[in-house]
Amino acid sequence: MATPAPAGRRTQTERSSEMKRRLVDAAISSLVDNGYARTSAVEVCRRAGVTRGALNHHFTSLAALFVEALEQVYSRILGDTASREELSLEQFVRGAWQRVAHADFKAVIEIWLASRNDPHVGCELAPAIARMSVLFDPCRGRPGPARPREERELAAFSRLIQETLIGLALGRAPSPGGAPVAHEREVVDLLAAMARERDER
Amino acid sequence: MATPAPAGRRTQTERSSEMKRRLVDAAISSLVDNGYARTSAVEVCRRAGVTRGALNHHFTSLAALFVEALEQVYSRILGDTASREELSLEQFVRGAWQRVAHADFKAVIEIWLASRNDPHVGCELAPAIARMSVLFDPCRGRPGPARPREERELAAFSRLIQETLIGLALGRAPSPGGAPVAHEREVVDLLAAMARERDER
DNA sequence: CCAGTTGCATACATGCATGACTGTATCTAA
DNA sequence: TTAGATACAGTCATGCATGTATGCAACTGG
Repeated sequence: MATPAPAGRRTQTERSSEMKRRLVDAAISSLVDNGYARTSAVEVCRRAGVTRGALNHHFTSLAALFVEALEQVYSRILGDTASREELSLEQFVRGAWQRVAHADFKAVIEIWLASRNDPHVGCELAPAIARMSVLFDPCRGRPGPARPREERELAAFSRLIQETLIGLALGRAPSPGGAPVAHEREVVDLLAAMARERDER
Repeated sequence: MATPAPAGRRTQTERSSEMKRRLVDAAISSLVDNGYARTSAVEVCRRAGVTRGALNHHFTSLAALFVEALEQVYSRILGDTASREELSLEQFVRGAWQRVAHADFKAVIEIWLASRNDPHVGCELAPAIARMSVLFDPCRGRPGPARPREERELAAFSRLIQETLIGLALGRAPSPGGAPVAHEREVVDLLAAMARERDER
């Protein structure tokens, strides 16, 4: 804690955190490129340029690494857009689409999908996956409507937005980084138009 | 071809077709119960009550079995609803939701998702997967609108319906056979209401 | 400077899925 | 009835992913 690492010599803490960072980054990129099924421990370590000993030392299992990878992805995605508050439903649609269209969002999708069928993995990852909902929360920084009837209708519409965007995200998952294609724009525009109608009421 | 199989003795064609049927059924049920990743050749054969020799004899690969399984699922799902023509957009929404909520639809989803990340499997299954779109074709038995502007808007709305239903289907995939839950009904009702608005225009 | 801890690489043992092959029972056609 | 084709069972060899154990190198506190 005293010596400031004289050129070539690094603190244990530095070595640890950088290795963890490399492993997390490798996990995310493999999830995005290869999907969950082809993201093995060896593949992650190959991308990180280390051996499985490193991963084994820092994480008790692949699932533990995925948990940190998810948190990292959340902060990356939210970091891009979370600063400005979304006041209207339309802005929420646009914002949520931006988050969903983010390249790294495929990592979330992959883990989510995989966890549904593997109860063991799903159990371990459930809390981290549940935090996915923060990407779809229409009430961030916005007070809810007063009357309960409107609230129910709003909830249904929010659900609809969420399901639609997830559908779009799946369609775009094969090429995560790509620019929005025509039909994606059309659907998002239509959804945004519907949101605007509700905003104006 | 002459002897009518005297009790206990079956023709080769009968043996073949029944074995194939058993394997296809086993594949579908494993896809629905276990998902793609845990649907191995041994698992399918275990469910079918045969050895891998049988599968190996009738299908060149697991992918070939999946192709037949997909066709079977399509006909099962369409068989339930294809008889009556959908004339309105609202009816299409209801019909498509019925198809998507079908328990066996999870088999389609699983294979579709798996094929996105595995180019090898995806290549082999691509034609069979592409036929999934017949479940989402709003124009079955219905002539398209005349004016191009409406047509584009209709296309976008159809896309939106499709993406939304896929999103819902994913959410329901963990328990494929279950009755529709509350939020599913709400979203579908909302979608149907939107469709009705367009129908009345 | 040096014990002791931490970080990481390497090697080994194991389990599971697959492809290919072989053997045997069942059916078909002449 | 019988030769040959078809249907299926069973075995072997292989590849890949994982968990565990061991050993060396880097860092730490005294």
